[in-house]
Amino acid sequence: MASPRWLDPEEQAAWRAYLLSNQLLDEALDRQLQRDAGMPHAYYWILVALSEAPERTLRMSDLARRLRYSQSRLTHAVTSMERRGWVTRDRCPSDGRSLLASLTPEGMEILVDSAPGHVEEVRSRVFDRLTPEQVTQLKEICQAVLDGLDPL
Amino acid sequence: MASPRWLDPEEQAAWRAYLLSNQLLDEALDRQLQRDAGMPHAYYWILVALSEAPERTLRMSDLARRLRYSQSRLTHAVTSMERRGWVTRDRCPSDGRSLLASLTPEGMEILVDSAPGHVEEVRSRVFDRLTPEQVTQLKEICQAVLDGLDPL
DNA sequence: TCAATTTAATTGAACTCTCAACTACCCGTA
DNA sequence: TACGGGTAGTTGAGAGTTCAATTAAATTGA
Repeated sequence: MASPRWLDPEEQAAWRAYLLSNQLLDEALDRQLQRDAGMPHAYYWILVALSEAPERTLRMSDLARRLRYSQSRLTHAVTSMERRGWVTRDRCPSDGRSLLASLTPEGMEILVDSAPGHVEEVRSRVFDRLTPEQVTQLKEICQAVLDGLDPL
Repeated sequence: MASPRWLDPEEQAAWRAYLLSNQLLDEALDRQLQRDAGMPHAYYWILVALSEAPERTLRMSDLARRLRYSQSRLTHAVTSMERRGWVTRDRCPSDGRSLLASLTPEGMEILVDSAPGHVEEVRSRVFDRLTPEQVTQLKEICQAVLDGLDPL
């Protein structure tokens, strides 16, 4: 077994800063959404994805693919969102295996109501603290990581 | 209520790339550690923090502060790690409220065994895909975010 | 045609984390 | 001494996620 390629000091510093800022940022975002809209961050993006789809409707598996959520995770989440009246699930006419998840007016309303506060949180926590150059750098860094991580 | 300061297209792109790369990266790291060492990512950092402390021992509350974990989260995690024999908890002689968490030889061994594989995962997923300039940019971006997020 | 495979989705158990409630101990002060 | 406030830590319930197993429908190919 080859000797491990340890991180050099600069990489260490970057990695620890990354892990810590992520942890705190995720917690902050989750807390804000939980407090103001009673939902976890993952549900917010399900609402966003459905709101952007034609007819505000997507097959469960397409929704899972877009958000890169496991089917199981999505099923559990949508089950909970359906109980709240934000989403409905109906059999797909053209494929008996599929279910079509649709955003209800109530779900759309929740999204419209919560989006401004959530965006403000993201802005104040992240983008207000970065220069335009840093925003572009961040995008490029994340895309570079994604290239090795996201097989479509 | 003022009109929301929405994200511009470049910020949107950066934000979606960030969220996606994070999600996939976290999942990849958790899966790797779960598969190879049977522990979640959070436990790995508890082992690291203890291994770096004098006597490989820290008060629970100091450990929580360092890792920025809630006390409850830490208690639950350490309870599980204690059951596995990786950590012990003993009353602090100088303060009857405190508990001292110590890394056992078994815990140290798990860390030593799992670190190379984990670092290799981090390297291949992240640092192998970034230029040295990007590593520095990432560090600075995360520190800027941390400045607004991390009291202390 | 029909068995085998693949795809869509759900289910339930196990696990981690959050949040609120609680116990226990320390310390300052009257 | 004893009260009160603050600190350290645990507990248990509830919620979300993962993983493996399961059901059901579509597709493939001999």
